[in-house]
Amino acid sequence: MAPDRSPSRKSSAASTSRSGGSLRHIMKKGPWTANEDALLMEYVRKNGEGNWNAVQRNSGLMRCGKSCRLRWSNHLRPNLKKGAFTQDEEALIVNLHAKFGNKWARMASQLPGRTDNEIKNYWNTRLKRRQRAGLPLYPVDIQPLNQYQPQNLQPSPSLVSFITAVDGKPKHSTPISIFDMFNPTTPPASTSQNQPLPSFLSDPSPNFKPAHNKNGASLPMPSLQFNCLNFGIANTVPVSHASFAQNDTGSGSNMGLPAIQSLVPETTSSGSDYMIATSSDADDRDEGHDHQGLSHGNSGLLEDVIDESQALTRAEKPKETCLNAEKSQGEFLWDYKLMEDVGGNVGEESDLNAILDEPYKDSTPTHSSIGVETTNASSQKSNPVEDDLFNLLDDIPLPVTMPDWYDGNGNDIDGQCSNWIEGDAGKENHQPEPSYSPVATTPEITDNNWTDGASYWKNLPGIY
DNA sequence: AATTGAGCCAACCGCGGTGTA
DNA sequence: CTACACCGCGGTTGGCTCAAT
Repeated sequence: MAPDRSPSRKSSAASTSRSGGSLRHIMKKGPWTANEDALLMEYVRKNGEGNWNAVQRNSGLMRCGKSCRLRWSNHLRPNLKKGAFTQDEEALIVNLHAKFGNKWARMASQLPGRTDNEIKNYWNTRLKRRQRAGLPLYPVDIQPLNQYQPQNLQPSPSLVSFITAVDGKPKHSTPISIFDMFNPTTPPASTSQNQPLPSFLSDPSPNFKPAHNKNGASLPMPSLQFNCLNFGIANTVPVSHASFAQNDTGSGSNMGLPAIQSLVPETTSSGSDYMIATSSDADDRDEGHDHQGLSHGNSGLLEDVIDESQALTRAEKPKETCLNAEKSQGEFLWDYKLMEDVGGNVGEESDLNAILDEPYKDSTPTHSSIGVETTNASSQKSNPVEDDLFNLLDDIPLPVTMPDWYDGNGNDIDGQCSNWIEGDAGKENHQPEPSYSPVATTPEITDNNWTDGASYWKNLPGIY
């Protein structure tokens, strides 16, 4: 930290709070002085973190709450790790970015002592450097799971698999051309994996609503068959409900993630009226609330759970499920490679767990404030990860009617694990911690074999 | 010695979610 | 139910340092 490197930062040295209200004072901006740091530290020491706007009121600091929070979290809070990233940390950042994209807070939660700002800065400089060098963002052995690389506009393998049936063949006639469905002048085109990315992938307003005719019935929606990598499922979704986080292909600095929106039948009469259930919008923001616990209602949190569930599950069943589909295309998903890279032996649970658990073990309360035990008794079972994760997935409510590919045994027709996440599951998590209750399942789910487990949220591996 | 550009870093801004009166 | 305040995240900006030219 080099405070006071310049007398004033940015354009102004002071401003008023945006929210006005109780903060009508002129707020100082720019670099923090040692005196301000001392004031803030003293305040936090006495009053604890939070209620940042009260800092200004009670401490005499002429800083807005936001500024205080930022200063504290990025520079003053204990257990902060200073200095350059270690090689391990760098590798982890790459892997996490491949998995999460620009979810700095989420990444930071996996890197004890590091802040999202640090990681973001590191990544951005690394990104620039690699782009300038014409290098891919990720090492060749790491394929981003949720994004395409911006160096070119060709779909990344993961994107291809994302929009391609799990058996390597599109299950619908126009799985890519349907991206242009919103341009009525664009006729359906034949599928080509080399086709440039659909325009809406870079559309900053990617949320679409189903078209309706005069009678209110949904117009026919082309379906997007995609290999839902996040959830380890293949599913068929009307393309209008599959949205993608904004991708800034121009700068390449915005490594947007495809975000999955599932469908929740809003009415059952027509079977065609849906509402957007989850999760891209919430995902853009909510992952940061991971730090704060389940009570925040966090679709991103569930996504985290699913992410980790899938990763762990695949660690257990690397030769089954989703992986086959990817390998059938001659592709290895990055997380599979990660398992290989880290453990050297795909399927060795201990190695993967070492990767996945390590951050939890080291997590400071800031990083694990969710309150879920980071070690769970079930982990001592003979096959704990698989059991817990499948049980978790079993317990996810599925108000959606089961798609036709679902064979009723928790597998889709390709044998993939099938867990369709719906919006409310992502929005809930309001159960009081730490006693997370099992999520109610719908009768049709209960009728299936999805609920033969009794694993609850609390049985999950540690969630930061 | 001066200039330039990359790298690094700190901080601000806007936005959206959440809590509460 | 609504408005407001608070909070946190991701994006962005801009200053400083340092090495190369």
